[in-house]
Amino acid sequence: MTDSKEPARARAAGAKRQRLVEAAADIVHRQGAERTTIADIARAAEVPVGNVYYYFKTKDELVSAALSEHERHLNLLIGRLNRLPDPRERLKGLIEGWVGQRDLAVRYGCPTGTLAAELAKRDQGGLDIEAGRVIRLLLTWVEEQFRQLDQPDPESLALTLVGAYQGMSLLANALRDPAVMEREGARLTAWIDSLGAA
Amino acid sequence: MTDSKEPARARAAGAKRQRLVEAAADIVHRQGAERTTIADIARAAEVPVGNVYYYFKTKDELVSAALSEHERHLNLLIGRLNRLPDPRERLKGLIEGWVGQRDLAVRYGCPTGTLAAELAKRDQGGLDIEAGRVIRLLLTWVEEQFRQLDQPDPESLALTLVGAYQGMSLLANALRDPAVMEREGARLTAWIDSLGAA
Amino acid sequence: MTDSKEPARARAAGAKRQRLVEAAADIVHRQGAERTTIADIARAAEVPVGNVYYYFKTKDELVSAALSEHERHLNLLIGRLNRLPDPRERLKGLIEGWVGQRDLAVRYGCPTGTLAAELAKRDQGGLDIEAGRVIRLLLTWVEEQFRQLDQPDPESLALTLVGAYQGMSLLANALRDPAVMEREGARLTAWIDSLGAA
Amino acid sequence: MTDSKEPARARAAGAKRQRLVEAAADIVHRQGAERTTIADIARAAEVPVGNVYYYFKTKDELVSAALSEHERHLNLLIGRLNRLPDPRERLKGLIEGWVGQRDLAVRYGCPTGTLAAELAKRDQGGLDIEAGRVIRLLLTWVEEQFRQLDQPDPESLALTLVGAYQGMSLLANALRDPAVMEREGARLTAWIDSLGAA
DNA sequence: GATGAATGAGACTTCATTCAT
DNA sequence: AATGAATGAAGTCTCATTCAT
Repeated sequence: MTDSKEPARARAAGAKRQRLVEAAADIVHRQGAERTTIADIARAAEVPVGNVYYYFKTKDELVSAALSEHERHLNLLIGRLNRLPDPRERLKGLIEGWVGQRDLAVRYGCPTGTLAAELAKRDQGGLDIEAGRVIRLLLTWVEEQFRQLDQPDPESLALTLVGAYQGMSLLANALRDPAVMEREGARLTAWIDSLGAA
Repeated sequence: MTDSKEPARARAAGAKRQRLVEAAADIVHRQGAERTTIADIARAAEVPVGNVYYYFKTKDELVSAALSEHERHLNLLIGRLNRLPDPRERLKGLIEGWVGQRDLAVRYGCPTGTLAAELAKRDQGGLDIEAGRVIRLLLTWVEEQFRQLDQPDPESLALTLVGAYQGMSLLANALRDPAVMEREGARLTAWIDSLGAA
Repeated sequence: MTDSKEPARARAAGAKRQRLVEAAADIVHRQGAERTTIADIARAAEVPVGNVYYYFKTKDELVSAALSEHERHLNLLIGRLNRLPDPRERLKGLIEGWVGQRDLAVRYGCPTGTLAAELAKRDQGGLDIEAGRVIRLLLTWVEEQFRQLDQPDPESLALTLVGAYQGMSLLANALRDPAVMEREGARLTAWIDSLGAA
Repeated sequence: MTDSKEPARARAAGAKRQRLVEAAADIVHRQGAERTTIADIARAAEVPVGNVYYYFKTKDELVSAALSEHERHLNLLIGRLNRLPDPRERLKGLIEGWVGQRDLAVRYGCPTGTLAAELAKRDQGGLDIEAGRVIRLLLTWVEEQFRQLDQPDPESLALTLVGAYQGMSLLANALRDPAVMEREGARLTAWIDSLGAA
């Protein structure tokens, strides 16, 4: 909903910036940061190339913004899951979400995971650390759910669950096979269900 | 061991080619395919840039050769593991090998996994399929071990084990934390040990 | 002192214009005209970039204004020196001023001289001629002092004195050595003192 | 003279590099380093733009090479002057050379002096220091001549002579007047002649 | 076969200037 | 008058690939 109090310009500007961020998040996911050119992103956002630099001083800043966009999505997802009353349901909801995105994973892998892997191969810039931070955000939330389920060593369990997600995304992507997501998703769901049964 | 029957020329040429392949495998692992230049590889292999094209018509062919080099390493590893008499020991040896490489994983991730993820973001060239093939090779071997252990659904178990490896490598890499490899490695070993106990 | 008769708008506008001119003179001296961007000047003057063009149609006009600002400073200096009763003292005061500015000269050279040298390398625009005019202003005044000292060929003497100033500024700047200014300044002072001894 | 023992390629390559250096020295003198583009130099040297980077990794390296080219010219000049038997004649020969170049000075100033002034306005890169070194080379040689003339404080005299040259070049350039070079040149020659007459 | 050099397309980035409000 | 945003032409630099010897 556009607030008519702010000038049309500011609205357009904010919208344009957001368009750029969304285009960056999407295209970087699909092509990788290295293969993505500023022109690719500008074209998708329908912004003249030169104008991109009004919003982002360097390509790396755009990649960083794309990362933040993924972080924002993750926070939205966590927010939705937090409305579920039971931590077990929350974890199962998370897994369900992963499986629901299987077609995207098959084609391009996990947005954050593949970007983290790509950025880790750089020596400079610190973008790799930003990527690590986003992944840690997920780990921390998952750990908290295991803790609420009174599980021992919730940190390790979080590592296992998130690791399984990254692994299944990578395999589904490498093998071009959505069934990987379904089978592993089902296994993880059953695992969560089995917890604390003893 | 050099076979004195082939002319010195060919021997030297073969050695040069092999140097290039090894350099490519190593540098592509560390920098990613996109960030690696032909000049990087040529320099590391101590081969003049122009000469690279005598052995590889395109950069993609070099990347493909790097992938084959990883495949060769994998086959060597499998060959060593196959000497172990027990499939359970073979799987545990595989996991042990993963954990033993944790420092490399922390810095650059799994050579094949990260390369597969990078190549999957391309539309053309078919290199992504080659990467999938290498990963499938590992999956197939692991599956065979589970089958020899009389486990039900060995294919899914292979997916779980290899997926866990890819996931823990990615997390260790993204978090820059070798402990991830150790904890997950220990868990996987315990899991393998627990199999068939019933 | 602000004249309350002109509307606040105009006063503010005039102040803004003056801020721009001063910032331009300063930054162009320190960075050179070519390396100085409109944004640099706008930022230093605390004026929005877009607004600069309300006062100056082109960047060259701003450079021209910077040149005029140096001319204004020169005229102020000449005005102060003219209050001295003796032409010999006036010339010595001029030299003293040069030496007093030695730290600035060491870092950035003579504001007018370096700008003249930079502008002379352009083919179009005529800014080089404006720079020549400012330098000629100084030459003319110095010539007049020599004339009042009854020196033969005052024009040549002016050339020698001002040339010595430009030369010592350039050398001090290139060698990053303020002592150059001191030694040459002392020599020039002694020279002026020696004049007309005959 | 081309040595037929080196391969034609190497000869051509060396020649091309030298063409680039000469073009850079010339164009940078005429346009200034900032206004000179790699394309300008490439065009003048008849070299494709991309190829320039085979010889010089950055534009700054080309500017540095231009500076070295001026240094080489200076060394050649010094070499010629050193064949003169008398230090007084050597200094007068130097001045004569300056005046002989007056048309170039009028249009573009002293190659080394204007470049030094331009480079001193940078904060990074160290090119300013290289420029200072070239100027110091001249100063040192001039100082040595004064020393051989048994003059007191030869260092200051060198500063005075070289400073006068830089000053007269700048004024001739700014005023677009070759007469400046002639008059100051004549004065300096007379000064050298008068030395030690006492 | 071998190799230093050449080529050209294209990437990122800067910036004077203009525009819309 | 004022101003954040827009524009597009350049400029520097990289690099896969090809060429000439």
